[in-house]
Amino acid sequence: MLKTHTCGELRLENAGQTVTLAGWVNRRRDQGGLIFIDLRDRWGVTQVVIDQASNPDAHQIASDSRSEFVLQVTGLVRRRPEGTDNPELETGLVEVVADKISQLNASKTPPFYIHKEEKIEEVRRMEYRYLDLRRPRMQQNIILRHRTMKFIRDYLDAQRFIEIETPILFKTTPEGAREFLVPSRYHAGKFYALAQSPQQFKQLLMVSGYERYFQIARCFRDEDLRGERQPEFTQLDLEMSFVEREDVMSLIEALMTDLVEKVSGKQLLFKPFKRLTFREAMESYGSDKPDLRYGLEAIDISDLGGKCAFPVLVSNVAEGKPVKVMRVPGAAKVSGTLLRKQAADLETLARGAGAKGLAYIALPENEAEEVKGPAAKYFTVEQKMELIQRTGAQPGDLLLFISDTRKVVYAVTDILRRTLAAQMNLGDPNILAFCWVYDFPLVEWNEDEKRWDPSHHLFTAPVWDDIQYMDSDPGRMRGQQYDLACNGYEVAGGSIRIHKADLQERILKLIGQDLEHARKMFGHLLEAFTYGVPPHGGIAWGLDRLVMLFAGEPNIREVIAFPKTQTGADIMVNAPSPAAAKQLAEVHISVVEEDIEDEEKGS
RNA sequence: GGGGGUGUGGUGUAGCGGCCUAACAUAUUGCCCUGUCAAGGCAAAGACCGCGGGUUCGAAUCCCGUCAUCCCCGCCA
Repeated sequence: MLKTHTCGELRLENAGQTVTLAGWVNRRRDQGGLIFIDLRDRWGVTQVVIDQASNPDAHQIASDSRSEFVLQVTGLVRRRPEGTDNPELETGLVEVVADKISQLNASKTPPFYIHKEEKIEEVRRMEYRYLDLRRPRMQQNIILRHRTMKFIRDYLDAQRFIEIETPILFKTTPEGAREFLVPSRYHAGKFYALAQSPQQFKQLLMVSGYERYFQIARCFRDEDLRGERQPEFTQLDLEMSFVEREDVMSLIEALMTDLVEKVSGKQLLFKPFKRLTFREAMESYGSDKPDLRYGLEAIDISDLGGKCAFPVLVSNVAEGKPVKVMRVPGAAKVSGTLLRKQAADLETLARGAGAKGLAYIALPENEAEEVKGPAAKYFTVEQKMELIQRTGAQPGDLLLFISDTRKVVYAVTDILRRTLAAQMNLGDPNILAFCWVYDFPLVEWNEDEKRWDPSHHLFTAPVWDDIQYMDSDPGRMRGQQYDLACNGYEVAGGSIRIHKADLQERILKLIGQDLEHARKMFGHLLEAFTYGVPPHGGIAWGLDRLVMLFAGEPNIREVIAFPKTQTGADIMVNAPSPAAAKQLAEVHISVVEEDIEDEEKGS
C-alpha cells in the first residue's frame, strides 16, 4: 500500500507516529518558506506542513504542486502548535510534518472546484463526471447508496432471501413502457428488448420453488425522462411465496424502518407507517402518492355546499359533484392586495388543472373583523362557523373551495398542495413520511381505447372477494396491490399475483387481450402456471428515488454515478453514437437516411 | 408530442438597445511572504456574450430559427 493511514483518521493519539498518506491536493497555502497542503482522500482531509529550512527538497515539490495533484507524503504526526487547531476538520488537532513528498501524478487545472460547494451547470458536471464524483457531496451520496444496498442485502439474507440474477436481454411485451430494442445478429429481423423489470422471471422463480427471491436489478424504460426518472434505473425487486398482502407489507415495513433508522439519518414521521386506501388518498390529497409531511387536506363539505347560497356550489352538488375546502394556515396574514394576487395565482394554477375557478374565504387575524373573500357572502354566519369548526381554521387562515368532477377535484387538490407546500416551505427534508396506499381499483376504463386497462399490471390479483364483479362491474374490483409513498414520491409498489392460469386468462380477456395473442406473449407463464404455482406476491422499490430522499437531493441523477441527460444522452462518453455500417449489417439493420442527425450540428 | 426556464472569460454571476473598448467574485500564471486553513499582498493573462439569420444608424440586450441543458404536462402496465 502506498499509504499507512487515510486522510481522515489521524487524531491526537497518533501524535509521534511516522505515517504515510496519499491523496489529492485539496488546497495549498504557500507562505514562502512554509507551505501548508490539505491532502484529501475520500475519508477526509489532513493538513501537511512543509518547512523550507528543515526540508528544502520536500518544499520544492510542495511548491510545484497544484490543486488535484496526487501526492504521497511521509512524515511525523504532531499536535498542532498552540492556537492553530482547526475545529472544522476532524483531523484538525494534528498535522503531518512532511519528511518526504512524492508527486505520484500531476493534474491539469480542473474545470470546476472539487473542494468547494458551488452550483455548476449540470452539463459541465456530466462532461467531467469523474471529477464531479470526486467532490465530497457526490462521494457521500455514492457511499450512502452503497450502504443502502449493503444493508438491504444483509437484511434480506438474514431473512432467508436469495439474490438471483435474471436476464437483461428479454423480449418485447405488448403492455407497459416503451422498450429499448436490441437487434439480434443470429436471428435476422428479430429483436430482444431490455427488461423493463424482472417481473415475469421473478414469478417464474416462485414456480421454481425459491420462495424468497430478491435482486438489486437494473431496469430499462425508453420513456421521456424527469428528475426522478432515468432510462436505466435500479430496483430492489423482491418476491415471496405462500404469502398474503399483509406478509409482504410487514416485511417491507420492518426492513424500511430499520434501513431509515440505521442508514439514512432521517426521521420517520409514522411508525408504524400510515395506511390509506386509494380512495382515501385521492379524496384527502388528490394523489396516490401524497406528501404527508404537512396537512392541507381537502375536506368534503358537499352538504354545506348544497345548502349555501353560492350558485356554482349548489348546482355542482345537485349534479353529484363534490365540494371540498382546503385550509391554508396563515395564508391570509397579508395585505388585501397581496392576498388577492396570491389567490389569483392559485386560481390560475387550479384552472390549469381543469377547474373553472377557485373561490376562497380569508379569516381575519383580528377576530372582530369580517371574513373576506369572494365566497364569504354566500355563507350564513352559522355556515361559516361550521366551516371553521370542521376545518379547524384559525384567525389568519385561508380557506380554498374546490368543486368540480372528482377527477378535477383530485388534480386541483394535488397541484394546490404541492405548490402551497413548496411556497410555504412545509416539507421538512429531514422527515420521511412513509405511507402505504392500497385497495387500488384492479382495472381502469380507458376511454380512448374503449377497454379496461390494468391499473398496476396484468399479473395483479384481484381482492379474492371481488372476483365476483369480474363480469358485471369490473371497475368495482380492487386489486391486491400496495404502493409505498414517501414525501410525495412513489418509492415502492407491488402486489399479490395471480397464481392460477384460468384466472390469469380471465384477466387477459377482460383487458382486451386477444387470447391467442396473449398466449403467444405470455404462453410460457400460462404454461408454467399449470405446474403447481404457489400463491405469491412481491414488491419493487425504486432504489434511486429512495436514496435520493435519504440524501436529501432534488433528483436521482445526484445519486447515480453516471446518469444520463433528459434526452437519454451520456455527455461524457458521447452516447448514443452512430454505428459503423459493418456493425449495422451484422445485425441486419439499415438506417433511414433522413433520420440521421447532422453530426456537424451544435458545438 | 406540448408548455416554460437557462446559455456571457476555466467556474459562478452582473449587464437586458448607445455610458460595453463587456463588470464583479473566484480560479489560473508570475513575484513577495515561516502558522495558514475561504490564507494575505502586488501584478498579469483570460470572453468573437451557445450557433445561424433578421430588425435597427447601433444588438450580449429585441425578433425568428436552431442546438444543448433543466423543470413541468402527456407518457412511465
